Amino acid sequence: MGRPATLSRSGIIAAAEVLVRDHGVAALTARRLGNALGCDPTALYRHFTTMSDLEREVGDRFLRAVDVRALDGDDWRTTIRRICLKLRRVQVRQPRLAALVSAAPTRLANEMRITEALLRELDRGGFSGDQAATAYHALIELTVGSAAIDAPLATQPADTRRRTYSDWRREYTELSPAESPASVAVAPHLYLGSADTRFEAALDLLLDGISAQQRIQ
Amino acid sequence: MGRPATLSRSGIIAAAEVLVRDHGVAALTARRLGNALGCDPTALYRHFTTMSDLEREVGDRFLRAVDVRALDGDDWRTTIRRICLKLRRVQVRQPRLAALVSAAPTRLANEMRITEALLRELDRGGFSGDQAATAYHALIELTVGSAAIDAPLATQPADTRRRTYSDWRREYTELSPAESPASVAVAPHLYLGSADTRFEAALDLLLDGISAQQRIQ
DNA sequence: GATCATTTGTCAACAGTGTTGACAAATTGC
DNA sequence: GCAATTTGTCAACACTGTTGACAAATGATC
Repeated sequence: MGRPATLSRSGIIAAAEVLVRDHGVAALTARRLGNALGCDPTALYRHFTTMSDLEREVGDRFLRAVDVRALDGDDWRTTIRRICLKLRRVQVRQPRLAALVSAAPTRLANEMRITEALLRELDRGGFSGDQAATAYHALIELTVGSAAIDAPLATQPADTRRRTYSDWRREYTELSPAESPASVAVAPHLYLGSADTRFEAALDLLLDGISAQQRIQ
Repeated sequence: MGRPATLSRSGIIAAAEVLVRDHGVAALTARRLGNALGCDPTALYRHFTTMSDLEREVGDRFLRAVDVRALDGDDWRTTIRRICLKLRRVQVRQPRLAALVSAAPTRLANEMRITEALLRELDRGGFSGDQAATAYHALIELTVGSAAIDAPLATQPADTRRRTYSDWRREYTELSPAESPASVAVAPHLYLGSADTRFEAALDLLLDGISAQQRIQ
């Protein structure tokens, strides 16, 4: 009963998703979203208690794109690697949204789906419940955490990004060799390639560590 | 020449540090800081071009607390471990500030100091420049990234935190065993202990992976 | 010593944010 | 028909960062 609703939770989330996709997450404000929906901004508060409630839901919505199926012939490590890379790719595209999602697990549908897949693969790898939980936490912290770090720069165009990285590298090169010998020595290797390749390398190191547990028992 | 300055960059930063320490990072606004300094909020813009400039500087200020010296007899791995744990501890205490610092390297004094120490230890461990850079990136992404994730909850009192974790664990336990078998099976091991111990375990796994590189050449 | 440029702080104002509380419209149950 | 309930609208509050005009206070120059 009551006045018939013209708005709905899912409709609002869908509109919010479009807004974020087209104009970035900074555009996700009550007034802009109300405008897009043709309703008063405060009408949103009838369906979400607070704006970050809505953001949480939109954040999970973006995780739909993460395909967690294991491909034929792929072992646990290959599959986990692919899921983490994909998860990162999605998170990195939505800077501040990623920060919001990562602030606390949303424990909404898509996040649960990804968790299940990761734990499934760890089980397939023969890890104990305890080992699997530890490995899962480590993978999530690295993947989501590094996405939160890299997201801001990821919104910039590719050449701006490259220039930024080479600027940083140069800064380390030009440090005083007396005070910062190690930085100066390693500088040519810092911030080479893309943030994605650096994450890939980090993920491989972590997976090496996790694999080693497998044999230890 | 010109009108004599009653404010200074360092004085403003110091006041901002106190403000953040006493009332949390949310209190770091132009008006509140101006109030604390007994000046007009817009006077700050004579010393910082923008508020996030100021935040960047305050963020680096907090990193002073990270002691990077190697203790006698400690090998590279032990020292790196201690630095990362300490870095995390500082970052976690300042939720949103950590997010700001991690958004882009501040490349200010204290951050450079920590970088130098990590690279120094990796050199001591016999890693090549390329290996050291990769390991450094991985360590920073895990440490700073996971701090950004865990920071929001870290501000809550300990028993609230414990309750939150056990709530999450229960949520995974109560999933449908048909749809989410792996989650249900591993649930009793999820979110056990503190976020700090989970990070420690993740760091150890990563360090295992990094150590393995040492022997590969 | 007066004048001038320059620096620095003050003030009012703008455009934006989330959110609340009173009010009106539109439905269902009695 | 009346009451209860839901839902959207509207005005308003308390904030936010930031800008541009203005005034005060200095050192340098004529």
